[in-house]
Amino acid sequence: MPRPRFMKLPAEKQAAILESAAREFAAHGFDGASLNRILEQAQLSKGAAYYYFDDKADIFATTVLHYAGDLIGGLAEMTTGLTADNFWSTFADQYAAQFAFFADKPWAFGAIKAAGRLSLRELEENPALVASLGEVQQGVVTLLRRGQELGVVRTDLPLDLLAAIFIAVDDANDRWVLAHWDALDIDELTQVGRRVMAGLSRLLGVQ
Amino acid sequence: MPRPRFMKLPAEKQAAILESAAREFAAHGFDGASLNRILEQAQLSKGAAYYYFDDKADIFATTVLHYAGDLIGGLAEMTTGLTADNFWSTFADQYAAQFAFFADKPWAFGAIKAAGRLSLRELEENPALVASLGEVQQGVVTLLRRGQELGVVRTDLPLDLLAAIFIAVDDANDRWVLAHWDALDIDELTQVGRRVMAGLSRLLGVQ
DNA sequence: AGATAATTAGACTGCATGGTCTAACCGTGT
DNA sequence: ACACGGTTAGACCATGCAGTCTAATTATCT
Repeated sequence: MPRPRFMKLPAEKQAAILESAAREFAAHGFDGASLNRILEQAQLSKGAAYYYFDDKADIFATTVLHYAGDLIGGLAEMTTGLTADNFWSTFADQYAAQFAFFADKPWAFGAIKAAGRLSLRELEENPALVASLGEVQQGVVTLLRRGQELGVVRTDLPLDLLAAIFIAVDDANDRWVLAHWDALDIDELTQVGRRVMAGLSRLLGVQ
Repeated sequence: MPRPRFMKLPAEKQAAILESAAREFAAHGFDGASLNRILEQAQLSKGAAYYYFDDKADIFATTVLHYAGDLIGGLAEMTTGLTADNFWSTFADQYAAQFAFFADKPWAFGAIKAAGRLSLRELEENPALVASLGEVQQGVVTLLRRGQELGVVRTDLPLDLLAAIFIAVDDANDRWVLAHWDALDIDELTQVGRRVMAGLSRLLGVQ
């Protein structure tokens, strides 16, 4: 959690800091990211940075939570209205909505992904990150369990394995999308995303 | 490529160096791996290390190629006898064989995976890695292309994305199986692996 | 205006990194 | 005995890192 002072900064200053941080974390992950590069890019002195944040992990958590806020809200809202009929299509819709939401700031997307890619060692060394970011992976498990209750997600494989596979495919797709972000337009990317989601439903679904 | 001198070292010394390197690269990736830790673990002085290798990238490439050797051989051999009928079943068989091969040295497996996880920036900064590790990353692609020629792999998604998805699911499954190695017997694990492979064929195969 | 608190800049610390370099070591051939 | 090439150890270098500290600056209040 950043110091309350940070929240009282002018909005554009906050945005500049968080954007610089997101770009750096998206490009290099948490460990590989350079605090100095972030500060240089944001035109923020080191003294000021440590006046607003506890440490590097605090900057990371603040950045990720800032951009992930709307995403998490969408997932929670989605879970309530699920039925056996609309389960996979709602899934695909939500996925497409993500693309649209992050179309103009892929680096924000990359920063969120960097949080999911944190190694166990990094999490152990920074318990604050667990507290702030730990909810994401649990969300997929509850979602798939709901699918099992509705009878549309297979039950002949362990739930945690299904979740791991889902996250892995999602991650692979996202990486591919980010790598081709500039070369393809949003419609093509959305279509690819829908096809992958449809394929994923054949892997994770019953029959 | 390591200096020819390295190949003339006693086999157990070579093995010690490569195992230390593989453990470090598996745990931290290429960028995050510490050369000093590898040398400490392998009881190798820095002078000796740079007498045998050009640089860190050389150690990495040598390590990965060493352990990937049999894997690549198996893949290449497998590709020749493929038909439309036996494509996916051969796949599942090969998977089981691979897993048995690496069951006792997961860190070797992790090192190979680290090569597949190299970022574009890392590859740009170390052209030697591209030359050395290209075939490792290309193996799955050629396999899937063969499947497309046989008409059993879908062609409505880009080949590199299909390869990325395959590797991701394979990776997730490997992690899960390794994590439950002690709790479950070999038959259950094999059955899980076959079910995942079957699901994967529904994702990657023509509908 | 003057005192006090909030804020900033950036030099500095301690440490780790990949890579270089030199001096010594050792086995072998003469 | 000596020299020479292959081999080794580890001190050393420049660089970058996260994080600390102090002195100066700016805003706020009386």
